[in-house]
Amino acid sequence: MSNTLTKPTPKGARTRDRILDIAEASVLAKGFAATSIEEIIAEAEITKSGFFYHFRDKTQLARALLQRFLQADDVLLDDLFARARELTDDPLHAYLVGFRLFAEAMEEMEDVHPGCMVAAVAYQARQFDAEVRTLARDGMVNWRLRFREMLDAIAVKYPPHEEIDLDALADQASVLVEGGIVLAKLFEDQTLLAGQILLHRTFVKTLFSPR
Amino acid sequence: MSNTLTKPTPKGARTRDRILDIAEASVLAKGFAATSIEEIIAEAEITKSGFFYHFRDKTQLARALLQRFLQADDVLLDDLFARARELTDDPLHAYLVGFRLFAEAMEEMEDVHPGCMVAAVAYQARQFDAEVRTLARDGMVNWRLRFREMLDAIAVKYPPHEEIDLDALADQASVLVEGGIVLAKLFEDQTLLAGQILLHRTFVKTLFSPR
DNA sequence: CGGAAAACCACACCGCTGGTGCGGAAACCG
DNA sequence: CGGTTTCCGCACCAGCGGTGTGGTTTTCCG
Repeated sequence: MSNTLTKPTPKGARTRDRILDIAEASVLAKGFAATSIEEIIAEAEITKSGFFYHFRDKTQLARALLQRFLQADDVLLDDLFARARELTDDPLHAYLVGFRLFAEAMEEMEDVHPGCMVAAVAYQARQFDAEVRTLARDGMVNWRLRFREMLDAIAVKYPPHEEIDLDALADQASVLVEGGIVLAKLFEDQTLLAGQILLHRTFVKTLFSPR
Repeated sequence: MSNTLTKPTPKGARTRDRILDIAEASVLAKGFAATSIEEIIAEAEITKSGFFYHFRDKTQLARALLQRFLQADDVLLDDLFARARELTDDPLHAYLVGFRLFAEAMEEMEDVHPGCMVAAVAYQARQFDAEVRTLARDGMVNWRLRFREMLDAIAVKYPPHEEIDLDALADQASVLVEGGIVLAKLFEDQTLLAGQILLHRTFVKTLFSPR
């Protein structure tokens, strides 16, 4: 993952990323408060002053962590569903393909999913300021809108067999991911998250697919 | 909630419960590490010595918190599904009624759901010892078994219309609750969790209900 | 190549927190 | 009434998170 040969990134950004990598892993494993700066700088092999050069205080670290996480997730989903739409023009089919790709991506991760930063914020909300909490909320709103748009397009073409709240259904995707990660972490089960995603896929399929 | 008139419980157990109440709320809002003993005793209006009389150290507090939480959840679910089974002998119908009761119970909570202790452990796992982590895992295993048994009984009577992994479907209940709580906390939306539970209910209904 | 800016180090400092220890003193209960 | 339970008061400590100041090296760019 590290670019040892090519180094187009300025040096500062690289150590900054290293700090964020280490901090992210620690926050998702122990929580934000238990993530000590002392520990981060030890692992990153820098000094405390070096850390505070990149982040004014721990609050700024949290903000950067969340922003980076949200952006990476957006890129991932954009990519997956763009690939799905290349394969088909049908909204339902694209949705199903997209979630299959999503499940595969989750299953092919090297380790069990380390966790979602947004959930970490949700469960330690009072440790963060309003801006971080807003960022987390907006991130989830984006997910809802993303899936809601797809479902709207589907519902127009294929009327659902059951009366259904499309907002709730759109949220189900987020919910499954968040909850799936929780259980995957508890069980240390790599495949659980993918299974849950495929279950949502099956649900949408049976709901909209003509009989 | 407090029993001011009737006090069948010995005094010690009452303050112990008060400590646990305060600690639980704090852990679910700020995380375990950020929950300081100093803060707990201030809110409980006791001294540090009083706290350490009830709990040898912070680890024991975590253990007690989790045990109490798991037990309360078990009692709740036992009650809901016992009531459901009183109403009908049909396994599918009982399942659907049980989840409707569950959704109603979640919607009728005074505040938005404060959070699940198990998820808090999952997202701060490295802060806890092996015993606490095992407790959390076993709690989720119980949920899986509980729902799996019901689904088995349903599948025998009503063959599902789609090929489905019953373990994954059983886990979907836990996943929806955990993920639903995360989103409910983020959105401060009281109804979201109930909506997700009803969605699972609809899914099971369409899967098994004869056409 | 030179100088400015970026990136980082050394060190000193403070307050808070988890935790220990001991000597009590109420409150409860048989 | 006497013993147990349930706390309080207080003193103390080691460790860590977090901040600030000032200096040094490294990198970058014209």
